[in-house]
Amino acid sequence: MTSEYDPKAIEPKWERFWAEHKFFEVTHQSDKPKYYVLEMLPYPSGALHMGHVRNYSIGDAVARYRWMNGFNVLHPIGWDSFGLPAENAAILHKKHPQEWTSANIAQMRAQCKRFGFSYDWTREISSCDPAYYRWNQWFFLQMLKRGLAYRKKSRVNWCRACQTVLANEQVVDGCCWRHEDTPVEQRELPQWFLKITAYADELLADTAALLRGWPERVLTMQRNWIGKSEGTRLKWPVQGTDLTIETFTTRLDTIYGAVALVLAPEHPAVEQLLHGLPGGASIRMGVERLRQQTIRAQVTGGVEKEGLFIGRFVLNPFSGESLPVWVSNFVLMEYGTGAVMSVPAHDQRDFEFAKKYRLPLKVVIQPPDRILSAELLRQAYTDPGRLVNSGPYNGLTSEEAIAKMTRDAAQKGFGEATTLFRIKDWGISRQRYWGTPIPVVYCDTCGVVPVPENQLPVILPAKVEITGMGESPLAQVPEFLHTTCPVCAGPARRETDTMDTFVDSSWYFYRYTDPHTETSPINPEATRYWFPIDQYIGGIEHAILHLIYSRFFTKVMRDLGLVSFNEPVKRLFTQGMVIKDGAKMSKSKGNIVEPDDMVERYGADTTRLYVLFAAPPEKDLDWSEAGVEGCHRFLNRLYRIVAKHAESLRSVRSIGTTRADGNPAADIATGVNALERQLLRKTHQTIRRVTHDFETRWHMNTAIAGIMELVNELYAVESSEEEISPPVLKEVLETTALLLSPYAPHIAEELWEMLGHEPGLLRVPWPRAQAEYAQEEEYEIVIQVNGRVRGRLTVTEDLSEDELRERALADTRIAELVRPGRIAKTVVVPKKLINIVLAS
RNA sequence: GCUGGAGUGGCGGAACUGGCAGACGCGCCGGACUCAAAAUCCGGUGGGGCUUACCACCCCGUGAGGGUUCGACUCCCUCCUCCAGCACCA
Repeated sequence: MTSEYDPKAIEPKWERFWAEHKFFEVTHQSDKPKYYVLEMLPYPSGALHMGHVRNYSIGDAVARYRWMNGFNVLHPIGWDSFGLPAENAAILHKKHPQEWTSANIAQMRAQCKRFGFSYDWTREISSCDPAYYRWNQWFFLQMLKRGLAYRKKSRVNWCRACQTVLANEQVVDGCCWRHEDTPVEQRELPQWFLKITAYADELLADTAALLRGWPERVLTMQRNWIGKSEGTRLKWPVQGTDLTIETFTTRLDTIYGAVALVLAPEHPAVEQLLHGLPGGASIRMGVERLRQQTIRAQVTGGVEKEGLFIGRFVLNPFSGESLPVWVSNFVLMEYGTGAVMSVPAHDQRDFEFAKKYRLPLKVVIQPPDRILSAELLRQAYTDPGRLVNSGPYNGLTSEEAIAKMTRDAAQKGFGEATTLFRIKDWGISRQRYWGTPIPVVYCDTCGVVPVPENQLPVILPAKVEITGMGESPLAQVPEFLHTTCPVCAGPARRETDTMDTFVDSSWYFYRYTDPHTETSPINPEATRYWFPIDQYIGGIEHAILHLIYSRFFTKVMRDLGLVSFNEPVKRLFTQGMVIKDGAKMSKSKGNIVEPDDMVERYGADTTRLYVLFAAPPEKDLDWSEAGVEGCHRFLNRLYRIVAKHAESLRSVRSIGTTRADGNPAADIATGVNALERQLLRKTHQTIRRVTHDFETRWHMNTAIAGIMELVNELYAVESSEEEISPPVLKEVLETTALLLSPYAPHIAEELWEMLGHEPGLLRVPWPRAQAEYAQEEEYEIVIQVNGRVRGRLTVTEDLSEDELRERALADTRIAELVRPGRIAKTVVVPKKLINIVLAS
């Protein structure tokens, strides 16, 4: 044993120890309460970055804390190993994606082990493993059987840089989520979709009902994303034709104020409406121009509202009034029916449109507190009110009118109540190689034929040329492409698209409960034991995509009879980003701090401690090298003081006040002196503080600050020249090691051993704070006069208000300020302060 | 524009339920140790004033302004700034 802290020697030693003793391996056959803590599946991009380290350090602290509190802890890790970067790397380095991916996984696995994260490595999974992705295919087939997977030709988002289709969720500000400067284009392609909309209502409802342990902001984002709105679908007959146009509105009460019907430029009815109309050709050109604008607007966001009248009229089904039909770039084909009624007096967009094109304004809703007139309106009145100028509905409130008018419309057959969602079905087809093959074949005779389950997995062929251009590389592999039809045995072609990798990560956490099951995607018994996930930890960037897809998958699995609950994740924690020099760490900004460098220079414990200490985990963390050194100094300081006493304390038995099964007879009043009492008090207070933090809000920065205070106290005692009895000193030192162990496990294990204990802290019970020891013996009472601090008072017990006032007035300064008889009242906060309020 | 979050020393941050603003760490200043330096240990460190005096005492101070309260970083109102998400959703 040296007296200098040497993480390079200590850390690998304990990592070997943990591995040799299978410390992190668990089974579901256990009498202990279970705890499933999960960090988000990483993409094996090459090496861990600080965001990973932060994520895993938080999760590891929680896992270790639960272990020490007697839980059977499932803490797994794996790899989200399909995806585009592997193909790009393949093109760049002329290396097979598999090779590149495997090398990255090997490196990142070694890094995780070097950080001492408590993963059960026997459960490691990798989504590019056929043993894993066969179940993606299996899920797809189940969904296909139930109509939850379907194929349709659709306008899709296409990224020129990725050469593939993007889900709506992958479009950020009109650009690709990966290529922020590449505008997304629209193309028509046949695509496979998963019917997430079938669960839209339930996904929405459960955000309120079942996700109490989720951050409010994530729930809000999901609710907005699902975007439910209840309204009415209406049919408008087109004059002079037998066509009708459908609109959707949430404000049926305003329909007597409609002055026009406005269509999206892409609306399929436009062509029919123009048919045989004089001047149709020039209108057609105008519409085409608007259509181009709409596409551009989706890319750049926001253009001026523009429109044109296309020479047709519709009849308002309620009033029978004839209204002009317009086409405008502000109406979206993707939402609702692609057509809206325009009510300028009561909708701001319609108001602006009407002002520009001099359409009339008709006020049909009056607010409770004033009278609106069309001439004086400066903006639309969009709140509810009472109906006017609305025929038989005059006098009704908006709410009453919507109900009654919807009923009437349904009765007369020109409308019905409709619930609309913003969320779209999930397009999962990708024209890429490195993903799960979609298990269907196309037969000229039989059409689209699912691959039979007993032929799974459809293996991704190893030999393939990846150019990054054109259609899926799989189409260039004849051995893969050409197959026989499972139904008629005739020649058939395989689907050459692969699945969105978000499919892989939608259910991976089930696989961890038994990754070796071969007959089913999940082991029901193990799933029953481990689920739900008690704590999920990851970045806010997955608030919508991954977390909503995962919830969808669980609901599908429930309906397949695989699980018996509705939501997979009980509590979710979203960590902040790691920032340096004011920006997120990234290669392009050149502000990356490599975890390996930090381990090399300071050790894993210092790095872990720093990422937890520098900021509360949910907030962004500003990287500071000086801060890392501070943490390193702290560990050194702790190591030194333990090393100094270790030899003499090895065979000493600690006083036992922190052990639940310890020595309760240790007498605080007589057995220990004042200094020892003070030290024990700080120790118990620190246990209480750290424990409370783990149980509530995870502000690990302050918990660690508490441990630092305890160590500072030890040093203060050290320099006081007074003797601390060995059993007390030992208890304080070993408690410090235990409290630190979730954050900095290697050094904690080393200190524990130096103090003469059997190693293996995960098996040591978490220390227990006892109120009698944590209790302060005296209190400093703040004396305020009119709310300002004017003095202090030290008391040893809870005094009554009168006694306290008397003691306060005994202070000469206070007596000076407080003339007799001027006291209006006194306010007392027990054990804290007294405020003497003077009459003015 | 809407929704959510934030704004506190030179810096990261603390103050949990309305009760001493600035814990802990960094940085800085001073001292000890040393031939010297590093490391380490000890002390100081929001701003201003008063004072022979860092014994004390007084004033100001948590983005700005107002309010509630004996008392406000904390609650309420108005506004400003920053971050994130959504954004012509009918």
